[in-house]
Amino acid sequence: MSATVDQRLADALRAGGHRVTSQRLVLYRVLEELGRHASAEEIARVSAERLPGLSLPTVYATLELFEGLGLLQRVDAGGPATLFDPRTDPHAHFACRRCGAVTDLDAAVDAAAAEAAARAGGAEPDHVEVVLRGLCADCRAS
Amino acid sequence: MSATVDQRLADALRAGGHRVTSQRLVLYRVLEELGRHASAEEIARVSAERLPGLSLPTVYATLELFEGLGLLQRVDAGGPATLFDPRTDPHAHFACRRCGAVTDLDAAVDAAAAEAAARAGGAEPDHVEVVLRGLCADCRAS
DNA sequence: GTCGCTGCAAAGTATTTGCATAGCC
DNA sequence: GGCTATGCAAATACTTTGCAGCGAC
Repeated sequence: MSATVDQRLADALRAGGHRVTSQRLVLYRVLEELGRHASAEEIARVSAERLPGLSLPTVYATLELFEGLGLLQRVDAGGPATLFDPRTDPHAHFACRRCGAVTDLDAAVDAAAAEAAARAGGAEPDHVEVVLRGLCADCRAS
Repeated sequence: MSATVDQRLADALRAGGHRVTSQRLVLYRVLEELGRHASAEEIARVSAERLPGLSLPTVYATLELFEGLGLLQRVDAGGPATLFDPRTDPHAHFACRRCGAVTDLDAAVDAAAAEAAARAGGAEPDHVEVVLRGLCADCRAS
């Protein structure tokens, strides 16, 4: 269980020529256990409970590293803070204009035309981010 | 030409019970003339050439107002600054991971499944934002 | 004349950077 | 032991807020 999670991270790090540190192991475990998008500050807070002294700059550096290794996806849902999502399968997000809550949407979005348009322009897209905006159920009720 | 642009804004403002001010007229004209997404700071800089003294807080407040009136769309492409896009027709964006450049993609994206998923959860989406990430043509070359 | 809008100044927050130290390999 | 990663501190950048005066209606 945890051993396999650690192993997966260690393999990914070594494959990229990076070192395996306790900070990275803890951060990766926290991401896996959260199972959902979270802000850097939230991830740092939870992780610091297990590894006191863990600093925010390290969290940012590590999350950026993980993103480069394809272990997580950055989600810019419009709120003040960038979110980091351990789900790497294609899925959309819904962000509430009022309360800012961000939820997963388990639905695929066909962005083939957009990808083709990007490639036609000489670019090489590697990820599609889809964010729907509007009012969430709670905010509609109130 | 400009008269019609001004008229369109005045109508939209009055319809919402808002006042028509020179700041709002200038900002709206600048957005229309730019015809593409721009950061608040860029919009402020161009606008201040025509209306010296225009302040950044006013720019932010006005852009937020315009967004509420449906005159522009906010684009969170992942860069440090939020972008504001006068194009309100559905279109996707491409953001370069390396240089941060954001370009328009004239391609429709079918988000019907995601919208249905959001509605199934009780939410009411009113806008879909699609951002592709990867390397732009220039950054691939270098 | 009223009330909303603007400008100024300042604060708040998210994120990045520089550098010395610690620890993985 | 070399070289990377971390922690600390500070800096930077974007955006928001409070308040007093101006101006649209």
